[in-house]
Amino acid sequence: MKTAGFNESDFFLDISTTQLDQIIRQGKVRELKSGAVLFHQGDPATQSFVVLEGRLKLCILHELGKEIVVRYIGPGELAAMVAVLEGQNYPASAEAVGLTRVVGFERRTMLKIIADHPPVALNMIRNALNRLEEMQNRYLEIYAEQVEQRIARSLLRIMKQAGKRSGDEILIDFPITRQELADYTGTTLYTVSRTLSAWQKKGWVKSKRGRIIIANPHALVLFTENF
Amino acid sequence: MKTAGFNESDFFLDISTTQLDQIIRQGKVRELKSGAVLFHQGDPATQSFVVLEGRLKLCILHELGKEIVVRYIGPGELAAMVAVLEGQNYPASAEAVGLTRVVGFERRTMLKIIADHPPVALNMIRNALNRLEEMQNRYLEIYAEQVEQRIARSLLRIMKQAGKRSGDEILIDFPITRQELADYTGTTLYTVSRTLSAWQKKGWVKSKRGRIIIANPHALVLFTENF
DNA sequence: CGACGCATTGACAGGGCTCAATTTAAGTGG
DNA sequence: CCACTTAAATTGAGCCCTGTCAATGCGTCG
Repeated sequence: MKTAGFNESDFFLDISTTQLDQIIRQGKVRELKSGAVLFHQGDPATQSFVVLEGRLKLCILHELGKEIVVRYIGPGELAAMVAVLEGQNYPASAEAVGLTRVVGFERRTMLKIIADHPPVALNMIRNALNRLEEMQNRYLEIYAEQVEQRIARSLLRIMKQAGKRSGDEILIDFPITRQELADYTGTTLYTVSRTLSAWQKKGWVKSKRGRIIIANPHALVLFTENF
Repeated sequence: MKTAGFNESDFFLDISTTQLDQIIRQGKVRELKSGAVLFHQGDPATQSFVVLEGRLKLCILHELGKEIVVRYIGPGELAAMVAVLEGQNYPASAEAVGLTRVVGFERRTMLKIIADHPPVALNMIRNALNRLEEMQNRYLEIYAEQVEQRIARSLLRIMKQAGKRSGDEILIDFPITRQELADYTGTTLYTVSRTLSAWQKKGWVKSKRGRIIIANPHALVLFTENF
């Protein structure tokens, strides 16, 4: 495992490779099959997790039915920061998207890591603040913008987190259904379907079942800014 | 200034009164008139602030017009945590609601405070996570619930942050207009007005210009859960 | 008292959710 | 390899919530 490729919300930012090995050795590595649930919303938060490979989907539920996807957590990112605090519950559920490897750390291990590695606490604050800012923006968007604009933004956001270039096109490299994109955007699968169909006709996206390719990212960006 | 009355998102949690004095002396106290803007969204974040008296309103703007109220910051709470991180901008604007006194801390002062007082870093993480969770829930609500339900929730949330009992009734003890409540809820001032009128007829609330009294909190709670 | 900002109320239209019916694609097992 | 099953996606029709716009009323302050 390398530090290369991690992004600004990385748990291991400013941590050397050897320190990193030390840290990981303090936790317990687990492998999850696609769809496996790592923890449930509302359960007492005992462990934090860092994703090594694959991807976690964080969701929260509303009484009866509706759910939203809060975020996808990729390699190097931390899930369930709450576990460092005593007596809290997980505010969201985490489910593996595709085969996923994670390291789990107990609360006291996390506290020890924070104490041993000063940058880690700052990383956690930075990370929490980034997510807070992102949620605030999504909140503003869901209020101020039309659905189609928000779907475009969602696609771009997911693309940034999990996009894979191939030529001019960008493939979202994990299976994502209309329903999930709807849950992430705050709309219904019907509207997402209609919208993607329209964009497909314009040549902006291509989609097979469960796979989405963004054929013209530029057009999408323009669409979010403009009109 | 006393520690009493502060809540769980308090910056000074687990800090003794004498330590607290030491900390405050490291910052610069400022007094703001009602409506004064402490910092603007997008400006480079140089200082964090703790509210001593009064209240700050945190807003973010969408291109042209629409704005949302992210949160009200009361005594003992921290605003602009981002300032501890290098090279970030304020993600929101802060405006004083009523006469407000704050202490401002430069980045390096904040870093020193964190280093000198270990609980502070954890408090900041706790605080950021609480706000993140709150935003996530608001995001879910704006998607899943009808406006009236959300208005009820907003009132209850604001009541929790700034409510003042008098008998069975609860007064929100700072001036809040229909427009602001709408910005906080993610709706329009018209809908808020209509809704409050209806509730006034039912005896759930009383409202004078700029003041809101919740006459029957219980009914509102039932309304948010049930319906 | 005049003027300005806040609040109320009505009429109207439209975005997008809901529901129902099909079509398409992907597995599965014989 | 094909029939069968099941999940995902598409598409159409209708309607309701709530945002928009306009007109009016009311409180407060200079």
